[in-house]
Formats: sequence, structure tokens, C-alpha cells
Amino acid sequence: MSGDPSDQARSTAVKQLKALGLSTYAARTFVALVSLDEGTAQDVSEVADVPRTRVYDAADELRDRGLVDVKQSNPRRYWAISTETTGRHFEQEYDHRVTALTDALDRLASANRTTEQQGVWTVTDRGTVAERVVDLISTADDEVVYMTAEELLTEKIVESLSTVSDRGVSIRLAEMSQFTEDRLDQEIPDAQLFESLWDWSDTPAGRLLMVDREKTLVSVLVDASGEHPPEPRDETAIWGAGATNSLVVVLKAMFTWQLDNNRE
Amino acid sequence: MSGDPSDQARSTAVKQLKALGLSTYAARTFVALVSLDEGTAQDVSEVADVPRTRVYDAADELRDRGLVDVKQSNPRRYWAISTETTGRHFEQEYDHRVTALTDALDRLASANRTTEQQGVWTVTDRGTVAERVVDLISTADDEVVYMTAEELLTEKIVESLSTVSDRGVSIRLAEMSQFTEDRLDQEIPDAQLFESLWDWSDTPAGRLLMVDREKTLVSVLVDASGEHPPEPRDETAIWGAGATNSLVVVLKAMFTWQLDNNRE
DNA sequence: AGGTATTGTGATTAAGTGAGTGAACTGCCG
DNA sequence: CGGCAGTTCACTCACTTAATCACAATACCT
Repeated sequence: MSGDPSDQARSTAVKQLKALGLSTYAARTFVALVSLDEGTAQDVSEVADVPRTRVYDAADELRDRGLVDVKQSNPRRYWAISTETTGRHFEQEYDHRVTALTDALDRLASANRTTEQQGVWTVTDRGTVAERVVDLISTADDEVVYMTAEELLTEKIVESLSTVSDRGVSIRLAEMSQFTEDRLDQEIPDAQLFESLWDWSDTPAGRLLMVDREKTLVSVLVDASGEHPPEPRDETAIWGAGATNSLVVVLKAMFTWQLDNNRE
Repeated sequence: MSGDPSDQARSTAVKQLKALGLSTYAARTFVALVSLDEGTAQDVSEVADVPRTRVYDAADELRDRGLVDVKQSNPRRYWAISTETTGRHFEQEYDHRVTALTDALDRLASANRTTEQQGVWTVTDRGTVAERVVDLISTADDEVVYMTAEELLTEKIVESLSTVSDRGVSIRLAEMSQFTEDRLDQEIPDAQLFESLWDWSDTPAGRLLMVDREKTLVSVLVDASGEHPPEPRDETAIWGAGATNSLVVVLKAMFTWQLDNNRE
């Protein structure tokens, strides 16, 4: 049929389409039609690895979703919409979904999302931790203290820091490489740097975060599933909120001590 | 548990979450956690209509997706991320998906998406027809002639007309109500209006579109599933492309005649 | 007009997934 | 040590979906 690189494109396309809610056959049919531009059930069946008699159902599914048009001839011919249109199409559908969802959830959310908590919450996966960090930072009213491994300082986090800095929240960051500090100076000019006192380098460095001295998060990098070589890919974090929260109390003490020492 | 309006919010939220790929239990659990803010498997089971012993699996699924955090106490407690974060979360996931998809499709798309076609393609569903109309309009190099039932002139279509008008494509629109014409004059000042000669009102009015005199589309509104009263909700359209395409030839003749008559 | 190949529809079976249930294990309390 | 709540695990049932087959409809060819 086609070469190897093309096959890879095929399978990723099919995978995404399935994730977006299409059946296997429909996904394969659509991909086939994109490369064929236009074709009969026979044509599709040959390149898509879909039983010919099922191409009709798959194409119906696609037509109902607005992804293919049908030529009412004999044999019937199918035509896939352009990739740009496909993108727009799913974008729209998705917007619908998320809007409906957040609307409904907002109506349900209990008003009392308390900031006072007793225990600590655990979070795993680097992306999820980053999300929680952004969450916490964005609730800041007064102060953010953040100490992080450099490779974990993603664009999204810098952005959220910059945003709250703009509305008057003071930012305190542990010192990092010259390169990173230059970059931060660009994006968050008001940030204050402080010297990290303890040796951070011999641990699988993660992050330490304190927001308004009442919400804190700490994370470490761990080897994903004990593989060799031990590449620290996964991250696990714990966080807590509230002035009396044990994690908050501990981190607040640590940071306060560090910041005070720095000032001397 | 809760009143009727709240139950509706619940079910739509669950529906959307399932559509976004969560299992039924996971969706119900998440919704329960959003209204509880925080709770044990017991709590969730009571309000979510999920067997208590399955809450753990559902919560695991949610944790893997980054939608809930876990407190490692006994009993375990679960906490749902905020609605805003939920929105951002799915947005990100979705962006990923669509980007990967369109990338893959672009690599597959055959270069020769010919503009010369023989037959006519059929499209159903109002939204899908609108999408195809936008598609066709956006390919215009020279001229767009468009005649439409007023209620089908959605914002998206006006927008696409405005876009191509800005790049020098001449727009010709059939006359409509004063109100609509005023609106159009705002958004597409360069559009020229022409008088519709035949009586459009006694038919279930749809659309007639011609782009660059080589791509045309015509649609009518039809009663969805022969219901009473016959409300025209659904739309079906046919379109074709290429100078020799029969549909194009016919519509071109019709439009040309109309436009010429108008000029006198 | 009749026969043949191809196209389209529907029925049927098999396999996999997910919902729902209950039993067993764990740790925590008196 | 026994009871109890919390958690995990194994299993059944139902439903969806993939896959195959048989047959009807249609076009095409001679």
C-alpha cells in the first residue's frame, strides 16, 4: 500500500479519531478517504482494512457526524472533508462539550470550597503536578515563594507567575542558572530571587511552593516503574492548604527561615 | 438528594464527561465530588449512584487523568479539581488530539484534491450544510453569489463572507429584510445586493450558492421525520464543482440570467 | 432479455468492554 | 482477640462492536 512513515501517520490519525469518539471502522474509513480523496466502498475496503460490507455503516456514521459527503450514484462514492475543516469541526464539537460541562459543573459546585484542609493531597504525573502548581499560584493574593528544578519551570508556570505578579502579588524565586534568571527577568521583572540554602542537587529535585503562606506543595522526581537507566520522568507531589495544615506549617517554617537568612 | 434543576445539571455533566472519554462510574464519581468538594468512597457512593466498591476504580481512573487528588488517609478521601481547571484540562487534551490528528491527516492527504468533479455530493443536517457553505466560500478567488433563507445566515457564514470580501472577492447577495441588510452593510460593506426574481417564499426556502462560477450548492429545508406540526428543522443540500459539472452548469445559467436581468 | 458480476442490506456470531455484585482480605478500634 | 469499616479482587451479566455470511438489488454485458 504505502511506505512506513505514511503508515505511522495512518495509525496515529486512526488513534486520535477513535479517541474523539469514532468507531474503529469509521476512523479507518475516514483516514482511507482522506488519502483517496474520494472513493467507493470497494476502494475504501482495500486500503482501510475494513470489510467491504461494513464500509457502508462506517460511512453512515461519518456522514452523520458531518465528516464525509456522499454521492448518490451506483456505486455510491464517498468524499472526506478537508483536514482544515476536520480541525474546525472537532474544535466546534469540543467547545460545545466543554462549555456544557463547565456550565453544569459550576451549577453543581458547592459554594464552600474551603481553603482550610486537614491532611495532604497527593498528585502524580508531571503534567498533573504542573497543573496543580498553576492552580495554586493563580489563587495567590499576596505572595508566591517557589523553588523548582529548572527543567520543571515550564512556560505555563512562568505565565501564571507573570499574571499574578501583574496584579501585585510578590514573587520570590530560588536562584537558578544565569540563563534562566535572564529569561525570568524578562517575563517577571518584579520577581525577587533568593539563595537556596540547602543542597538541592543530590536529590531528585522537584519543587517547593508556598502561596500566601497558607497553601503549600512539595514534589520529588521518581523513577518511572524502576526502569534502567533510572531516568526521572515521573513526579509525585503532596499539597495542602490552611494555616493550621501540617504541611503548610512545616514548609512555612522552612521557607521563612531561608528567606530570613537570605536577608542578612 | 437535590432538586430537579440540579439533577439536570448532573446528568448533562455526566453525559459530557462520558462523551469526553470517561467511564460511567468515573463520570458519576467526578460529578459527585464536584458537588461534595471532598469525600470518601462512602460519601461518593451515596450521592453518585455508584456501587461503593467501584468508587475506588473510578477514582483511580480520574486520578490517572489528573481530575482528582487523593488523600492517603484511612478512609481515603478524594478531591475534585475546580471547574476552571477541568475546563483548561480538557482543552489541553483536546488541543493535543486535534493537532496530532490534523498533522497526520495532512501527511496523508493526497495532493490532488481536484476541483473538477462529475456528480453531485449530498449533505444533510443544518450544521453540516453550513459548514460546507463556509468551506466553499472560503475557497473563493473571485466571486461569491449567495441567496439564502434569512434564518440560515448564521454568524459564521457572515464572517467567512467578510473574510473573503476583505481579500477582494466580490460578494453578491439576494435582497433580504431591511434589518438583515443593515446588518450586512456593517460587516460586509462591499457586498452588492441583487433582486431575487422568483418567488422563494412558497418553498421551504434553503440556499443557493455559486463560487467563482465553478462551485455551486443548493439546499432545501425538509421536515425532520415527518412530524406534526411540520417544522423545517433539517436541511439537505447538494453541491458540485468544476466548470463542466452539471449542477454548476445549471445554477450558473440561473444566476447569470438573474443577475443580468437585475442590471437592466 | 437473460445471465453474471458487483453493490448494498440485513441477520448472525464472536469477542471484548464495562456495569454490577459479592466474597475475601486488611488494618484499626475497643 | 473479635468486630467493623475500608479496600481489593474475582466473577457474572449485559451490551456494544468487530467480523462473517447469506441474500437481495442493481447495473452491466452479451
